[in-house]
Amino acid sequence: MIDLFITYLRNNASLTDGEIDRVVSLSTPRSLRRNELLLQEGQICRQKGFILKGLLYTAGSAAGEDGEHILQFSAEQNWILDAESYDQQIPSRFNIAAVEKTELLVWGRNDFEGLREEIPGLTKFAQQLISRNIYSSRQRILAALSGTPEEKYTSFVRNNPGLLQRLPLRMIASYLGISLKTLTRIRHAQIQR
Amino acid sequence: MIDLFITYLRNNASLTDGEIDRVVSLSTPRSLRRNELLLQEGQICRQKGFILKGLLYTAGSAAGEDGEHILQFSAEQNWILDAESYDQQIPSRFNIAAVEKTELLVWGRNDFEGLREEIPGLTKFAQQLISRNIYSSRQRILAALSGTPEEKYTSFVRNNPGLLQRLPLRMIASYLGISLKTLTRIRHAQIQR
DNA sequence: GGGAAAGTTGGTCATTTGACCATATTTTCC
DNA sequence: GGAAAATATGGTCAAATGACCAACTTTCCC
Repeated sequence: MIDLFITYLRNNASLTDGEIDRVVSLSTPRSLRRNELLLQEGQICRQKGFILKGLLYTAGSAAGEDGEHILQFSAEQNWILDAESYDQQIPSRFNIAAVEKTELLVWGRNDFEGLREEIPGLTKFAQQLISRNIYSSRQRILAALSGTPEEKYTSFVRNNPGLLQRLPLRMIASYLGISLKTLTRIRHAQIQR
Repeated sequence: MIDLFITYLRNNASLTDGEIDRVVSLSTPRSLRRNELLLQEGQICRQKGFILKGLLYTAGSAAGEDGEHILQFSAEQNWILDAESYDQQIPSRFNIAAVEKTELLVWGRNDFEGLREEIPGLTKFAQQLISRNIYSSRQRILAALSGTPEEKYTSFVRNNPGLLQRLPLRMIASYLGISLKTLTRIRHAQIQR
């Protein structure tokens, strides 16, 4: 299973095999059951994770709001953490939990930051990830602002192939910012065609 | 005017006066007229800016959409750039333009990256800014997903005191993802009370 | 100063959305 | 296996929203 991570690093980062070994050597496997929390609102994020298999979601609520919305889904071959809480070691405002049984590698913050000092290529790689992260956040904002619920849904399905089957519809509705009822209606209408 | 920047650095970054001088020495003043573009979609972002006075907005359109939406407003005492385009030197997907007459300091990318290598405290400071940026993006996503148009508007006014007077309503509507008509209605209803 | 453009408000109407409630179906877990 | 919970669909209705069009006001710029 850990090979998935090694392959990922080989393909995406510019690290030597020795450096990769070093990164792997400080990781700890962890597994989450369905609905199990990786990080709870109010806790401080003390570790960085990489998803080997499975699916997580990050959820939070707007200031003064009651309901939670899903901000992000993170599937295998992705890193997972609350950047704000991790970087500044302040309580997180978000929950991160497993949609389905999930296998992770995790690194304690000290270990990982040590690795970054030790391996410049890792810092550079992390930088790229942040840049992509910022970009996808912006796309997400645009998607939330633009279009009808139906357009949002079809665009979600198009951009996240395979995810539809793994998610309860209520989570998709939450992610899109529409009611479950509306989502049902949309799907019903699309089947007709 | 440049003192605004020096004061800002003194209060927010951990730099010596000498380092601050160094940063200032590589900056160039620039001024934008109302509606003038700082960065156009398709161009590569080659500089980093700091707003001394004025107000800018960043706008873009979702993939395959026709209309533009405003992603962000940036007022004085803030940095401005398209991080994705700047970091990777790829064409920007966004427009950045002035809402009103704006005074900036700008740094060419090479100059600024040179400063970052020269001054570790600057890199650390930049890192903090990114972390905050990620956080505010998430807040923005939540705000876009949660609540009625009226809640979005009142929360916008609350969180951005003073901005209301400086922005055309159609920009606020675009930022909130609602129609201008709806925004007018909300305002009308609130005056009644 | 004055003409043109930009910005704002208003009216009407068809459509969509969400709220609430009930019911059917699937999944979970003991 | 079977009860209980979670998930999905359906019906109805009132309310909110956006589209379209027109009028009015303010601002800009020559």
